[in-house]
Amino acid sequence: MRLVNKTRYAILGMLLEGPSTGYEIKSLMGRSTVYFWRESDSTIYPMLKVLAEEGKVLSKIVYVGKKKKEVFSITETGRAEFKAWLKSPTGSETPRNEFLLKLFFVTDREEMMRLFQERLAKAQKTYEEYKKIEARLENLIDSPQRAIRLKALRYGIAHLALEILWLKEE
Amino acid sequence: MRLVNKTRYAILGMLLEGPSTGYEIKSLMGRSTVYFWRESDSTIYPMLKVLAEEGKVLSKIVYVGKKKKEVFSITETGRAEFKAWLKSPTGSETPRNEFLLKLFFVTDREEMMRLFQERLAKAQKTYEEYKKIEARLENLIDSPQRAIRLKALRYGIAHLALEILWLKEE
DNA sequence: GTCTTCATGTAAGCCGTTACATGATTAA
DNA sequence: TTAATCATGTAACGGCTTACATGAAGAC
Repeated sequence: MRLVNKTRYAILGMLLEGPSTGYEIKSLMGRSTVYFWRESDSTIYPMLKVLAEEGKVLSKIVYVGKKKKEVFSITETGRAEFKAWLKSPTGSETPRNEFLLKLFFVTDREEMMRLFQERLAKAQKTYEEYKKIEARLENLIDSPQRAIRLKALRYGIAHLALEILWLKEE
Repeated sequence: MRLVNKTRYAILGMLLEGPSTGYEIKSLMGRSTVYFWRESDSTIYPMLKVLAEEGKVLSKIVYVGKKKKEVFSITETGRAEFKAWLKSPTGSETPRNEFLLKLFFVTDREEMMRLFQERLAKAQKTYEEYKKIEARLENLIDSPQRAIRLKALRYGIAHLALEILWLKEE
């Protein structure tokens, strides 16, 4: 089976709620999906071009003062493609966890403890960040979206809490 | 920072316990690290060649009857490189979780439930597999390696149990 | 006899990252 | 006036997957 580029769906998804520039999509991802979906700097713009050629998005040049912006909006074709992806079976990602790989090869206790410490520090940091996002989300007005995202977030928080416990219990 | 190929460490790690052919390494990974580290079919052999050129492994042709095998063993240089990797800070993998990306964009409850069902089926299957591996591991004689692997496995099992609960509670 | 497993690769091509580039506007 | 943010990309390179290939040995 051909490997498909999923960047397109992330972008189309971001455009569902309204038109946006490449830059806005990029920064929106940086504020929302970073923890489970990250795009490199250079992927968004070329993909928007491709999507425009395919008729999945419409491009419109807008001037804000002298500043030029290219605003993209999703088309019906784009919406259809997005929905098809949502409905399609979710491919399992290739498992690649360097931490576990290291752990697998470790033989002495000291090295193991060092690995745990390193991992623990990261997990705790992420945990703090998640809790902050949770607080922000809780302050928004209620909506189906908010409920779903809050639920997903708490799932992430529960996972992290479990991991922290596991790492500490030695 | 340059992206490094970690396939080499997985291979060197597999050679720590003794010489092996490319095929054996491949099938060993299929039986042990699959759940957190998977290599595609075609990566092992070329990497073994590279490692041999670098002096990290030694190659030896062995005949079993008429059948030719190339058996590789790790050298001191190889061992040193492996240890350096173990000690080096673990890079965080790029987060790409298609399930969560879909969930993020979902607005209606029905679609959400469908996503959950799909995920649940997979999680339960993996859970069963982990439990089988756990049973096998428990029957081995005790060793530091066994203890570490059992611990790592149970961490995976706990994560899965949590996920299953989360998916069921709707 | 045929299927599975052992055993070892090559080639094409997408995917994705890092580094490199450029220039305007606005806040401090 | 200087730094951060807005805004948009190109180029090079390496990573990784899929598909394609081949052939022997042993099991059933």
